[in-house]
Amino acid sequence: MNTTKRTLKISNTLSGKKEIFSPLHEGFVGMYVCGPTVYSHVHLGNCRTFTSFDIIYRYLLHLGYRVRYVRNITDVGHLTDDGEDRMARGARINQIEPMEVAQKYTLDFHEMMRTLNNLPPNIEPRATGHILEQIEMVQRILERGYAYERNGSVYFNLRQFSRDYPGVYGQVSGRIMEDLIAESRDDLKSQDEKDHPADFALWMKARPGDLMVWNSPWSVGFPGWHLECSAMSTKYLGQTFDIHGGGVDLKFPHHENEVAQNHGACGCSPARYWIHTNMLQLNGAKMSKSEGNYITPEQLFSGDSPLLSKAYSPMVLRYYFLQAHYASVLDMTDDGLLAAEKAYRKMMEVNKLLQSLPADTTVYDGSESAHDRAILRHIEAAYEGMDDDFNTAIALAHLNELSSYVHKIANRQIPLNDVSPWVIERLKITFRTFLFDIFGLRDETEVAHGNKVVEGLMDLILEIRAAARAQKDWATSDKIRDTLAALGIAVKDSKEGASWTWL
RNA sequence: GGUAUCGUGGCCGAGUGGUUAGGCACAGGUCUGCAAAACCUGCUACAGCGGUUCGAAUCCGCUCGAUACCUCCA
Repeated sequence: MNTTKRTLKISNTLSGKKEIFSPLHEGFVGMYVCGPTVYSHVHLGNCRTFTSFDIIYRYLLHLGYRVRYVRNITDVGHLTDDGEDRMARGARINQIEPMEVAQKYTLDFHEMMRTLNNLPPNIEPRATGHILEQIEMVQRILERGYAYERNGSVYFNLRQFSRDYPGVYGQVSGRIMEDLIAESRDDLKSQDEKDHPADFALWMKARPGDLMVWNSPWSVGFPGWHLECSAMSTKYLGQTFDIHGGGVDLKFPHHENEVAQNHGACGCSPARYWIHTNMLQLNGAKMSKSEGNYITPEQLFSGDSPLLSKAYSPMVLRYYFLQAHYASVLDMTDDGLLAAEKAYRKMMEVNKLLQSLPADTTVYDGSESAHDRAILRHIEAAYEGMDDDFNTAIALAHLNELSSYVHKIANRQIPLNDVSPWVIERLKITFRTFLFDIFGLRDETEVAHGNKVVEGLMDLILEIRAAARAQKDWATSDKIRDTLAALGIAVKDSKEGASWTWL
């Protein structure tokens, strides 16, 4: 379905306003999202960020745009508070090569993205694979006079840049340049080399013992963290492209510095729309390993945590994310997950019910009914929700409203001839499109069965139970039900017979 | 300490100058041998204190609280 006629609005961090989205080239979108630093297992917060951008990517695709989605892998240059490279630190602790660390956690990250049903980006460049591009960018920034060399390291000259491009530095994070200049911390690293504390490293000279080093015109060393995104976005999307995304915590200094580097190198702004996703909290507070307020995605999926009453599936997590707007802080609680699980399962069930409705009917009398109009209004409202800065919460609310119609049609509370066949068809397409294409959900209620032997046994058991019930042998019937419940299987009785699900 | 964002019913969360968000929970009902499930109906909030306005939960101010950032955590 091509619906590029729709008007999409995006909250642009650059302007602080919601703007009508208009791509640089009609029909095409270039989108860059800051990817993970692959030095440890994926954090639940990362899961939210990349799922948010996955939904943005999916909706752009749905609108008919040809999207080039670039998401990098940071495998060098991202230092810890102690100034050690994160890869090198992992390598030292585990006594392996830094690139083994990067490989291990890149695979781990990809696995998690698949688990969450996030589509892969079109290009996934690595920082270590683009050292040449980064060196060239440093050279361009030097040539244009916005960087200086000190003892083999190269630093960005913020004051010079701010004089030539007033108002650029600070636009993403909403910071005032004067404040930044005035701000100074006494525990800054290697600031003695820098002309000004706010200047940041483009290239860092290696110290003895550094493992990840490359040759450069200035020294044997490694690129600064911010540089990779500037170099790779330029390489794959051009000097100016449409959308740049990342978590809000990256606004400063990472994104701010990125903009400065691009400006410094080419004199132009890199992205036209900046999208920032918000944080995920746990029980009302920041997730913190040291405070014990922390769960990993694996713990969430296994239920192995004192903070959880049970295991939650990846799609329940995804549904949980969908219930909130990407730019809001989202609080995760066990009660909330429980609610999301029930809501998700009902949504999948109602979709199955909807898809099984008769495709056509001859009793339709040809007019547009009040029900038709109500249904169409909710469908349109769901789209309007997505058009309004990818508001999945709104879209979901209208799908829930539509669920009620599906049930009423299915149980004949609304006569079938009160709803036009084409409206039913439209409803079916809307559910499939939203749930699976746009929201990127998978129907886990199906694959929950899976095992053929278990399915065969269950069919047999339910058959025996049905026979007992036919003879009003409630003792046998209840014994089967209770025993299965103890084994984690719920039996559901309905007019059509009994069915079962894992608890 | 500085800067920014936010504070919505039992819980999670949209939204916003005047009109039902939605989900979960809860209550009642239908169904059922009982129960569960499913469905139907109900439930009406916007941190506190001032101010602007015909009208504010929505705008402004203050207070309290939360979160993020402040040289490299999505």
